[in-house]
Amino acid sequence: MSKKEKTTIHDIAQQLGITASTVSRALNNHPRISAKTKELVLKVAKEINYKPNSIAVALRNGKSRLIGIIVPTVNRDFFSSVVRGIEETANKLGYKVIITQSHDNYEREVQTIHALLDARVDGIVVSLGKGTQKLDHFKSVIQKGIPLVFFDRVANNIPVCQVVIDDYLAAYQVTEHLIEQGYNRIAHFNSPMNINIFKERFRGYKDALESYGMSVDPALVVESNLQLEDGRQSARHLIEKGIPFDAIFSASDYSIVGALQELKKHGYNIPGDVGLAGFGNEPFTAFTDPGLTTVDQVSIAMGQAVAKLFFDLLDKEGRITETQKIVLRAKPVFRGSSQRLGINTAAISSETAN
Amino acid sequence: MSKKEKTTIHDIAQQLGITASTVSRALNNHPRISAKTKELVLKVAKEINYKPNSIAVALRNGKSRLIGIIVPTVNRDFFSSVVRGIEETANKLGYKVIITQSHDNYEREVQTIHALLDARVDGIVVSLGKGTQKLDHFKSVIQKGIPLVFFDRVANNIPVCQVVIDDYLAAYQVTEHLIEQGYNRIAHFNSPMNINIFKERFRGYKDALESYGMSVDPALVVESNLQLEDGRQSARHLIEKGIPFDAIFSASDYSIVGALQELKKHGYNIPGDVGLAGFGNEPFTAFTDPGLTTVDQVSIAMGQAVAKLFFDLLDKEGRITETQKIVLRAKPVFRGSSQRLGINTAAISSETAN
DNA sequence: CCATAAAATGCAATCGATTGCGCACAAATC
DNA sequence: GATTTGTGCGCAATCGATTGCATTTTATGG
Repeated sequence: MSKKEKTTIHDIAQQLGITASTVSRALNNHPRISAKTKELVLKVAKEINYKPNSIAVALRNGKSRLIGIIVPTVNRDFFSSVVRGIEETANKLGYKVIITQSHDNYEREVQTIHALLDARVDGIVVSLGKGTQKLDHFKSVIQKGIPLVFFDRVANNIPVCQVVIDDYLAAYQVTEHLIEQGYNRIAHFNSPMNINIFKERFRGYKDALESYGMSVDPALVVESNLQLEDGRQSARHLIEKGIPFDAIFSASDYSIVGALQELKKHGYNIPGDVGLAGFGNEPFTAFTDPGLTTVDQVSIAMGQAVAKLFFDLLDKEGRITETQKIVLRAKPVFRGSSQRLGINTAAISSETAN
Repeated sequence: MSKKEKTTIHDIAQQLGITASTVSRALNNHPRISAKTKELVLKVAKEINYKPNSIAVALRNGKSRLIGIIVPTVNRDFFSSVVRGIEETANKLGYKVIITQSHDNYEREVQTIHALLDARVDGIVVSLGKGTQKLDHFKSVIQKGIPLVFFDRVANNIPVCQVVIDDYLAAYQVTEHLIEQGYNRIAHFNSPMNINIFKERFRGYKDALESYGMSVDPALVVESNLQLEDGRQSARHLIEKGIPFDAIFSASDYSIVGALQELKKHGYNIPGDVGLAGFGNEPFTAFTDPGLTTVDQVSIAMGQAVAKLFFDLLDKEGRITETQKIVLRAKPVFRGSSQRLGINTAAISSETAN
């Protein structure tokens, strides 16, 4: 089968008895082509269903209109939502989005960068893998003058544009909210990873406490990988060690839901005995009982911001002299797990269905 | 700066005083090139950090090593998981994955198909949008001999390879499970949409009932768009109309969680008074209270199956004479919402964290 | 009616890699 | 020593579109 009915500008040219050059110019609305010819070309093009070969255009122009995205994994609500935002914007501008996953693996991240470079993408958008310390692979991207944007998990020791949320502020607000609800032994679940977002969330927690005359009790700061099971364990740890606490602010929704399960199992009343707050506004946080207070990372807006910043860079064609940093305001979402006073009622629901 | 340090085979050729043809052949391990020359070429290639320009290769060979995916939306766990599976397999084989979203919009789906065709992808993977009835846009893909694979939301009136789960069997099993738990007024939430998956799920429900000597009571079949709010409304509908029911099997997790919330609000005991089961194994179903019985759509396996099938097709180079249909076994996940007898304990937990 | 500017189009190179064909030289065969 | 077979590599076309630089055609003016 496969009727190679590839129609090219030469087909159009032949049918009109003109040259491919003229056809090309006509299609690109070149001023030096007569209106009559343009009309004819357009007409024939439509007739034979001509579609420009983007590969040929890419080769000739040195621009593929492809943009590469690297995320740790695509099947995580936050990342896929950002990807969604980027894709929608890119799509409008005639760009295609190639997605790849690093799986939080440094080697794979490096490989992927090169694979994208080989594919001649016009630019790259990245959220760093957890294991990434060295950044040489990005330096080579920058040297080549290829637009590069980091989001969420970024590195600061490299001059690159980035989009993040205000993790500090959000953490501060949530902690403050817990304090206002009368909790005063607020534990914090965090990651030992040397990643900006976790450091900022801790800082927000710390500053909020101090603003209210409290201070961080090291015994209340529990480090783990912040997965679901880690949350269970961390909660158990606090209980078993007999460390008094009446609230937990976790840097991740996964570990806070683990804690919720564990605490309920031990007969704690949420939010009566213990208030809980997570981070991320993962869809499931709306459906636990009680609903989990958390922070919405405005993922789709982030995707749009990333795309906007990215295309701004693209316009500058490598003449990048400054590195922009866009900080989006994250939205605290207060749900039942932290509200024992009945104040501050705000609701956010998540949708979409099968 | 953008130092146009594009190294090409010509650079290698020049440095060795040979031709680009020879370099090309050497790099491709052509038998007619001497071992010595190959060595030299490889050496110089490494030295000047030569990377083949995949755009040029694509133009010359007529193969882009790009594969296009169209899903309704990428930020849905099921779809992003399938994408994940596809990307991983594609990546191993040196293919890149372009993702696009139809947003369940027919026009957009058509546009996207053309956009992908314009981008010269080597093949396309699709899960149909809800609004799609006409399939002409796919026929043109098939005519061009471009590999096409449908997954999950498929159409049967077109000869195309597809990967689906056994919706019928899974629905049958879940319904049977509810019956075994002693429920005998089992409602069904479904979609009026003319989509294969919903028809199959209904059929499984119906046949299970009949196998146990019951029959479908039209009053218990509630149609809606199956979103969260629809689930609430449907539950309210049953309650307010005074239609007796003691279980609900929903074709979507979103509407069953809505029903769960509504029922709890009305004081029903789950699973004591009413048993609940959904479909999809969305991450949140593990975290509701009680956990929701549902069906795991084995999304990552589906992605891998899609990729495998896809690359099989690719090998056949358009000489596609048969259309394969791969049916994966979905996995019922029995959780608290449907287990009042304490039997049949199976657990599945979901992971990943920020 | 011719010169000349202006408008419209053609020629040919280019982007980077691949490949059929052919040429030169070496080894093998008779 | 002449012919055949083979080896190693170069030439040039090709993929499809773009573009600087002619060249042709048309319009304008004298």
